[in-house]
Amino acid sequence: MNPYKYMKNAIIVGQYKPGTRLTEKALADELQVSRTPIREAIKQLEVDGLITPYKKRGYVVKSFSIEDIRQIYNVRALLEGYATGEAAVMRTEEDLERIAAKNTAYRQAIEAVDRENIETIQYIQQINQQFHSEILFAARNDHLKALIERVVVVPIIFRSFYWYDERQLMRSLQVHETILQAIRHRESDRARVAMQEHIYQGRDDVIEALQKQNILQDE
Amino acid sequence: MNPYKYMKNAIIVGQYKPGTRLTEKALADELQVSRTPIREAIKQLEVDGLITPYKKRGYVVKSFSIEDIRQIYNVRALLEGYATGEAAVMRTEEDLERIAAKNTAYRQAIEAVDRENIETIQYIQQINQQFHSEILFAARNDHLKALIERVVVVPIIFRSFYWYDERQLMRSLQVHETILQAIRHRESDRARVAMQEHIYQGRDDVIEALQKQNILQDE
DNA sequence: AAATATCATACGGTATACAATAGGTCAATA
DNA sequence: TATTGACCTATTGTATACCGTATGATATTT
Repeated sequence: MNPYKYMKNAIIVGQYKPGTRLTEKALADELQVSRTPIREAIKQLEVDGLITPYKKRGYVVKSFSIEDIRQIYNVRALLEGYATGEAAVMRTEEDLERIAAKNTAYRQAIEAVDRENIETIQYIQQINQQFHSEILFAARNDHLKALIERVVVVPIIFRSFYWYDERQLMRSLQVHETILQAIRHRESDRARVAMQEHIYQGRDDVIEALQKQNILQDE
Repeated sequence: MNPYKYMKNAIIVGQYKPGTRLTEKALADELQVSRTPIREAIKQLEVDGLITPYKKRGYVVKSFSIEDIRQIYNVRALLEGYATGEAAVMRTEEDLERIAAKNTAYRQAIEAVDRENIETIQYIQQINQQFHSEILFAARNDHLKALIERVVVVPIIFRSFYWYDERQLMRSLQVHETILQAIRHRESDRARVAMQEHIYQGRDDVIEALQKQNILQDE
C-alpha cells in the first residue's frame, strides 16, 4: 500500500486521530520508506483537506467541528442530489440493473444484521457506499463524480459514529427504494429530492451522535 | 514564485497548451530548481485536474472537450448558485456593502471599456471575479468555497475565449444588479437562480466561441 | 516485408546528504 | 521578575545520485 493510501486510511479509521501531529521523519520511520514518498502523500492529503500545516513544523490531522460537518453534508446533499437527478435522466437499462442489484443486496444486508457482530454493520455501510457509487456512475459526469468523491471523505470518517437502530435502518432502506423507483421512472426531480433527504438524515444522525458523545465527555 | 503557482499560471495563460508534454527534468531546467519541488507541484496539479499522467513517462496538460466544459460549468452553476442563495441569508451589512462596491466598479469598468485596449477587458474579468469572491465570502461556508475555487479553474482558463460584445456586457451587468438586489432583500431563491443564469450564460458564450473557432480550424 | 526479440535509454521512483530556518530554551540584563 | 537576545536543535526545503522499468528503436528471424 502506498503512503498516501495508507495515511488516508489511517485517518479514516481513526488510527491518526484529529489533532495528532505528523512529521515527515516519524512517518518515514513508521512506513519504512524515505521522506520523499511521505512528502508526496502529505501534499495530497493537504489538498484533500485532511491535514493542515502546523506552524511550519509538520502537520496535524484536521479536526472537524459540528458546524464543519453540517456544511460538508449540506454541500454533499446538493451535489449528490444533483447527480441523482442526472442519473434519472442519463441512466441506461444496465445502470438501472446495477443500482437495483445494490439495493437488493442492501435489503438482504439489513435483514441479516446482527448487532453483536460489528462486521454486519460495516457490511451495510459498504453496500450503501456502492449504491451511491452506481448512481454516481449513471450520472455520466466525471467532473461531478470527482468533486463528490472529495466531499465524501469526511462523511466516511464519521460513518462509524452512527449506529443505526432498527427504525433508522428501515427508513434508510425505504429511501433507497424511493430513489431507485424515481431513477427507474426517470423522475429526475423526485430522485434528487429523495437523495437529498437521505443525506440530510445521515447528517442529523451523525450530529446527534456527536452531541451525545460530547455531553458524555463533559461529565 | 513557487513551481506550483508558476506552472498553474502557465497553464491558465496558455503558455503550456493542452497536450503539451511535461517532464520533471525539462521543468526543473526551465524553472532552475531540482526535480524535488517540481514533483511536488506536479502532484498538486494532478489533483487539480490540470495535468494527467502520460503512459508512465511524464505528464501532459489536459485538454477539455466541449462536453467537459459543459459539465464543469453546470457543476459550477449548481455550487455557485447555492452559495449565492446562502449569501442572501447569511450576509451582514458589511458584506452587502462590499458586494455593492464591486458591482459599482463593474459598471464603471464596462462604461470605460475600450475594444482596442485588451487590458480594459481583462480588468472587467478581474472585477467580475472579485464580485463572485465577495459573494462566496458572504455565504460563510469554507468547504463550499474551497470546492468552488477548484471548479472555477477551468472556467478561468477559458475566460479569454469570450469577447463580450456590447449587448453581452450590458446583460451581464443587469444580472449582477439582479443578484445584488436579491442578496440585499434576502431573497435567497432569486439570488440563486440569477447566479445560475449568469453562469449558464457564460457557459454558452464560451461554447459558442469554441465552436466558431473549431470551424475556422477545419477550413 | 512483417513479426518478434533484444537492448539501450529516457524517465520516474527512492534514498540520502546537505542547507535553511523557525521555535524554543536559557542566560543575561534591566 | 520580566524582557530581551543569542544560540541550539528539530524539522522542513532542496539537490542529487542511484535504481528500476517501460518504451521505442534496432536487429534478427521467418
